[in-house]
Amino acid sequence: MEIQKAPSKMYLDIVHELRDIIKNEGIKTGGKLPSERVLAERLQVGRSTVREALRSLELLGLIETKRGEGTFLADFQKHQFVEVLADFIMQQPESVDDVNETRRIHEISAIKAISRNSSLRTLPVWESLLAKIEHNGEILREDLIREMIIATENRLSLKIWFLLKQYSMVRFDAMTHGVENSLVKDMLQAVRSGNEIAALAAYKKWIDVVERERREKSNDSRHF
Amino acid sequence: MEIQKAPSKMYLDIVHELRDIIKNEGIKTGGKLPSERVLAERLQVGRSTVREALRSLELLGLIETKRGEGTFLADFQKHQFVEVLADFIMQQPESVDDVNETRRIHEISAIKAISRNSSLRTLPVWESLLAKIEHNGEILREDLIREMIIATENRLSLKIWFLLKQYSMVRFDAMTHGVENSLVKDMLQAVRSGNEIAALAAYKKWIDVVERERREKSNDSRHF
DNA sequence: AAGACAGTGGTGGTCTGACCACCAAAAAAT
DNA sequence: ATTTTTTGGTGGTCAGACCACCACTGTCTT
Repeated sequence: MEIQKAPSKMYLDIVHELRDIIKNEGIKTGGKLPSERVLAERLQVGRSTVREALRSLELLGLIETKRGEGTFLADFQKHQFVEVLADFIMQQPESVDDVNETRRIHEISAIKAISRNSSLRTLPVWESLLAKIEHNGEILREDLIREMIIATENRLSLKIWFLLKQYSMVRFDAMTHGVENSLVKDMLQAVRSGNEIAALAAYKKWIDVVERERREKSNDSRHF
Repeated sequence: MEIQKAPSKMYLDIVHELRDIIKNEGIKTGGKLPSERVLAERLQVGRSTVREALRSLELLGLIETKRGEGTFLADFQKHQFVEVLADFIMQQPESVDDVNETRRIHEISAIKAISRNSSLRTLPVWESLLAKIEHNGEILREDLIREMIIATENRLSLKIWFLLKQYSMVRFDAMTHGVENSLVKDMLQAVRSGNEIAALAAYKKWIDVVERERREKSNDSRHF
């Protein structure tokens, strides 16, 4: 028997002990953690307590569990916690504008970063994107933006942007349409030549077009 | 009996259902959630499953539990997860740069938004901040930035920034120090007069100072 | 009547043991 | 050698029990 007392948040202690275990055993990213039953035995607590700690860490994106296999140290770059936060934060409908605005913050930042950095703006990916426009005639808005944020190599920013984008898509299923070639080309060219001002101007025009379309669409079929 | 199947991450579904409950019942900050046993009955799952979801949300700082009383919607302050994250991420130092970079994206965006908007840059709060600098002689970096992001009225950006800020604070406990008056004043004045370029320049100088201090600090006491 | 006290019901915290679904590797059958 | 079956281990879930704690209530003392 011997039910453990709970002076304060036992599962939090487990979290810390897990950190120590990971550290001492030298478990690397993708490595396997001891099983829940082993941990319970080793830390002298019930399996459910161990699980509460593990689930918390999983929601934070620090570990990954696979049924039938085990628990693994996750690639920290996943930042899964952002999703849950977003879920809770976005309960208020008035925050839709905030979502779009925040998404643009990240988009603009990427455009600026690339325009200013000569090694970024000469990346071959821009050439191939331009070529694709010439061939197919159109390109998806988010594909282009995504490539840009990827180029900045800020994976957290990319993650946040991706989530905000998804949320926008659910709210109003626009955004997946193609865009005017001229605007895209203007922007890409400006970015490539390091003309930050022109790139941002083209971006703003682009946004305006999207916004106008969205408004018209929501007028056509207003569900509210 | 009738043990539930687990197509995928049952406790994650609970997290979502909890969000709906909070939404539909109109539970406000500090409000009380249904008890674990009631939730289990209502959602037709075991109590332990409910608890796994609750513990996850607690680590994220979204709810607060008091033994003998109940579970409450937290007033977003605790955010215990930040320390846990920092603890774990020490081993993957490259993601720290992403966090700092992303935080700056939001800070710069706020500075620009305020500089460009005449009704924002003439807010009385800037006057009182300047006055406070004259009196006390110093001001906390994050207080100023926070006021700026608040002024933009983008609550999502504020939320994200707040989280990233805490994250940085745990990682290297600098950042809470006061800053040079001249730089702060330069920036505030530039913002007030709508001089975006100057404001950003002052901001950049500021960042450089902080960065240099941080580097020196980590050189003084290198634990590695 | 006012305050101190013990009881009571509800809540979170934990443990146990059981069963299910799943997976990978070993063992058996072909 | 290849395919199939078995088996052991793993996470996922459940039910019921007990503990520690807290707010409330009704009683008892003064």
